[in-house]
Parts: sequence; structure tokens; C-alpha cells
Amino acid sequence: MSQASAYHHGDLRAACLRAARELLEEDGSAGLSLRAVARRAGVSATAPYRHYADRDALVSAVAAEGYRELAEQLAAAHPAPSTPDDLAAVAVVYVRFALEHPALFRAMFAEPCDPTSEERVAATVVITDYVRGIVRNAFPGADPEALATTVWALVHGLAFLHLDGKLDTSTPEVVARQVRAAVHALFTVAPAARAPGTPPE
Amino acid sequence: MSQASAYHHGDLRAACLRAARELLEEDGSAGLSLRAVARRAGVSATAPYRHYADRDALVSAVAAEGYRELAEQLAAAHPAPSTPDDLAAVAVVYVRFALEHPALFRAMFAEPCDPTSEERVAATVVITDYVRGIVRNAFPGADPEALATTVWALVHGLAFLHLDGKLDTSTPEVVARQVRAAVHALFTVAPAARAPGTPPE
DNA sequence: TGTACATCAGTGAACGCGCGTTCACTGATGTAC
DNA sequence: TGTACATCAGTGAACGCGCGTTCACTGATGTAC
Repeated sequence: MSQASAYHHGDLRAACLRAARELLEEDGSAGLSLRAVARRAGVSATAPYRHYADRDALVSAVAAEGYRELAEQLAAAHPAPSTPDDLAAVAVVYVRFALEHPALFRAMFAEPCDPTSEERVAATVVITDYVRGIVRNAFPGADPEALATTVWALVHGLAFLHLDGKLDTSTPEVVARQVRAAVHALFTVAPAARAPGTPPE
Repeated sequence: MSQASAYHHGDLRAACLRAARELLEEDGSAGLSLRAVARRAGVSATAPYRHYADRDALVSAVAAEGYRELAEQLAAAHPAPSTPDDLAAVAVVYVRFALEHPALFRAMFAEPCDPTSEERVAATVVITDYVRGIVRNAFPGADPEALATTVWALVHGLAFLHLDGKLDTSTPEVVARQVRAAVHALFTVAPAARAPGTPPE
């Protein structure tokens, strides 16, 4: 910020990121345009090109920031969840994040966008590692890889179904209850085809 | 088709739907524009307005068609799945559908679009009923509502994580194996906090 | 069976829009001497 | 400490684009008599 002036912005790179976030928060269905970001940052339409190669680069940067925030919030919810209740609490945070930042969440996941962006990939890894860690901690016996996928998919699916209006989202409490119920159902499944207590094959 | 002529198309409504589907299949990241659909149908840019109120109406019609197709394919995979294997097979079909028709699948779910479209809602209900039916059939004891949500979310999450490149999609076999593993994991969960064989609370 | 006319389903020009990106430019800053 | 100059980070005009939608229109069809 030290070298800020009427002409030179000082830290336009960060300002673009901030502007982009604001736009995403304001218009949940936004398509995030570079020009809109520049406008919001109070700068000419072409200025961002000094800091981002193109539109995709900006979107990827925003998405990466989103991953980092999500990872933080999950970790804050519970450092090392081990019981079904713990896991349900983390799931609630995940889904709440999606509902509170719908456009960001879509940018992070649903955007059909360059998947090779280093920053994006690195940020995704943080999430997967976190989930794997939880699973390893909570289910020492299970195959952590497979179960981590299951858990992530379940929670991710809950997030999207809520986000896309396929499940009731009238209040945060309703959502939380639904998520908790779904996660708990994961632990109380007793299929007709398998007698309770049969050890996993 | 009987009244087809150089001027009158005959069944432009259906032709638009077909054109839209083709465009979605060709460009997985498409944003489905009305003009492109008209172009593809070989008709002026404004002709579709005789059959669809606006762009959203067309997108909703396409999405509804997608729901119907998905429901058909699921039912075809297994009319009344009851074992974990059955359920896994249905899940594989769901995820495969998403990967084979990515743009359509996004239009069906990820499009931040008018959720009040009657056609859309009606088509969604078909899916939820199907899942509920499966669950009721496969797990007579469980709360069908909660467990249906769990199952749908799990499968839906698997679909999106594959679609968005967060899981390995190199071959259909790899995907199928991953999906089967995840579904089976659902049935072999033995949390540290609950001794195996303890009846569900 | 023939004609007048309403209705239906198209056309094509035009509107205003916002977009991503390029280009030559210029004002501000920092550095070497 | 002062000056020349390279470099950096902006500007603003311009490009070509495709979009959704409106409008007045016209060609084809179907119906009433």
C-alpha cells in the first residue's frame, strides 16, 4: 500500500481478488467478468492484465482462495474429528460454506475451467488431505482412500443438492439438521443383504 | 412433420430441443445460447420465440428432458435394487450419465436458473421418488427420507467430483470401480465410536 | 369446389449490451552515475 | 544531492464478437361460407 497514488494503485493484484470476491458475494449467479472486476477495483478495464494473464487466471486465483478459506473453516470446526457427531459437524460447515458463498463455491467446483492451474490443484490437495486425515483418524481399520472419497462425495453432494434447490434450504437450522441426519445415516445403514455384525469383506 | 415446408418448419419446438442437445453434447462447456440453437435448427434467430418464451424456458425444457432420460437409464439399470451390489450398479449408471453428458448434467443441476419451472420440478420429483423407492426396498427398517437423501447426495457428489476433475476419470472402468468402492464403503463403515454389531440407535 | 379472410409460424433488420483482448501511449517510480 | 534513463503499472480508444430481445413484416395454412 505504501506506493499508492492516484495513478499507481499499489496492490492491484490483491484488489482484483477482493473485487472479484465482492462481486461473487453480491450476485450469486454471476459469471465474473474481468471488466466488472476492473470497474469495481476503480481501475481501467485493461489494468488487470498487468497482474493476470487472462480471465481464467483471475478465476483460478479466486477459486484457490476459496479452497484455502474452506479448508480453514473445516479445520476450525474440528481439528481431528473422530465420532459421527464430529464428522457431522464438519459436514455442516462444508455445506454452510457452499450456501453462504454460492457463486464462489461454483467457481471453485462447477466452473468448467482449466483444471491444470497449479494454484487450483495445490488448493484442492489441501481439502483431500484434510478429509483423508479425518477418515484415517476416525476409522483406523478402513481403507482411507475409498472411505475418504465416500465421505467427501457425500458432503459435496449434500452441498450441491442444497445449492441447486433440490433440498429444503429455508433456514440454516433445517439444512444443518438434514446434513447431520444424512451423515448419521451413513453409520446406521443395515442393508437387508448383510446381517448386522458381519465383518467387512 | 406432415406440414413441413421450406417456410414452415413443422415441429420447430422439438427441433430446438434436439439442436440444444446436440450443442450441449458437442461443447461440454457450452452456455447454450438461443441464437446458436436457432442457427443449428436452420432457422432465423427469432423463430424459437414462437415456441419458448425466452432462453430460460428452453434451458428448462432441455433440463427436464435430461431428468427424464436419467430416470429411464437408472430404472433400466435395475428396476428394484436391494443389495449393495445392485445399488452400486445404479450409482455407476448415474455417474456415467453425468460424464457422458457433462453439459446437459450441468444444465440440469448446476445452472443457477429459475427453480420454479414446473417442468423442471416435476422432472426432479421423478428422480427423488425413484431413489426413495430403492431405499425403501433395500432398507425396510431405515427412515427412507433421510437415507434417500444420503444415497442421492453420495451418488450426486461422486458425479460432480468426477465431472470437475477432482477424481480420476481416465477410463470408464476406473470410474466405475471408484463408484462401486465408494458405495460399498457406505455399507462397511465401522466407526471407532461404535462397536461393530451395535444395533442402530 | 372456390374464394375471403383470420391465424399461425416464420423472416430479417435493428436495438443496445457487455465482453475479452490488443495496442500505442503516458505518468510515476527507482536506480546508476 | 541531482540528473538521465530504464522500467513498471497504469490509461483509453478501438477491435470484433455474440448475445437476448423487439418489431413490423410476410408467406403458408386452415376454416367458414
